[in-house]
Amino acid sequence: MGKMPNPRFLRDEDLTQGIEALFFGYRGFTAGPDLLLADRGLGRAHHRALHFIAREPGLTVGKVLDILDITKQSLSRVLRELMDQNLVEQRQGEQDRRQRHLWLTVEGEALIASLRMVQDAVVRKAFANAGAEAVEGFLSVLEGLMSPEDLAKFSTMRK
Amino acid sequence: MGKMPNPRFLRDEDLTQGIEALFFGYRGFTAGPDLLLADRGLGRAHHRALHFIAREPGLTVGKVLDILDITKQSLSRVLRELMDQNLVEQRQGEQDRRQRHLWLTVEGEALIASLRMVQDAVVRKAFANAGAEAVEGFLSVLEGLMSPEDLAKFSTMRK
DNA sequence: CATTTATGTCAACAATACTGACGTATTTTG
DNA sequence: CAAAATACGTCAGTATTGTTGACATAAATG
Repeated sequence: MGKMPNPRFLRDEDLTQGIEALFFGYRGFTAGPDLLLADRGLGRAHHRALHFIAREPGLTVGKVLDILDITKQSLSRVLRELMDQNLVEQRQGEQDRRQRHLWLTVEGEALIASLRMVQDAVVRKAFANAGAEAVEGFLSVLEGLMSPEDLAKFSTMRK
Repeated sequence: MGKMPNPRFLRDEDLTQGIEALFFGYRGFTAGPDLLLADRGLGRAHHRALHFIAREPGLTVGKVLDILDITKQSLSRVLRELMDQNLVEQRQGEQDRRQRHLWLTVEGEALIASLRMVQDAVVRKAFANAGAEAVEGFLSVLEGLMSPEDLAKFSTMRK
């Protein structure tokens, strides 16, 4: 606490360290869920779709496309596989019947819950060890890394 | 400065926020280099190999395999492409002549320099806006996310 | 001399993305 | 109301990055 300001900030080594920390850290962050998903023949793309549908049930296909920023052909495959496995279901929009709203099934809820359990354990441990103030720093640096579009998505998502 | 400790730390929303921050942040972190690499028909895998060879010239193939944690078949393809493009060269080990030591060519140095320029700009901006203390937090959370093996690699890399 | 180590390569396969083209239902607009 | 735009789906082809398994070679080691 009360650390002195770094006399030489933003040196090349600092940036290198940040770059490598992200590489190794991101790998640790995805390793657990990847194992669980592999059991069901699913991958990280399915995880991402499940995550955002779980987070905002009733999301339309178009909104998921906007968040994930992939092509509709890619998402289509992912959603079809999730629906084939009875993890996600579609409902036609009531106001706009062209839209497909996405919901998790009971099975889908169960899968995302177990994925969250694994991932949360890693994140919670990292957060707890680093402390609340470090977490603030972690978030503010990541926000600075985001594109303006993604920052807007990230921000509006937490209302 | 002097922020009060968060009254409710490690709530589900905090973890969700951390998970999404990593997703969007990592995307912003890789977007710039990806564009540059695509011009030469290269991808993120090539970037990672170039990065670690640049960082520790003369690295053996085995060490790169250990760092990247991919199969030798995957790395082999990546290295062959880098050598075909005259970005990397191999030299037989002097002590142990089975080993291949990897070095960047002048062209390879030039490419990694321009990749670094793009990526550093993003990271530097994020670091500068967030401040030195936030960067400390960022790093300590990421360290907590790493597997013990990766944390060891990360730590020994900065001597 | 037998074994292990460091590396390379061939072949087959899988996950995740891409582009381009086309089709359909529905809604909006001039 | 007819034309255009929107939301979504699908077919076909391709690229990147990873995987496993099998086999080969040269060099170091016990």
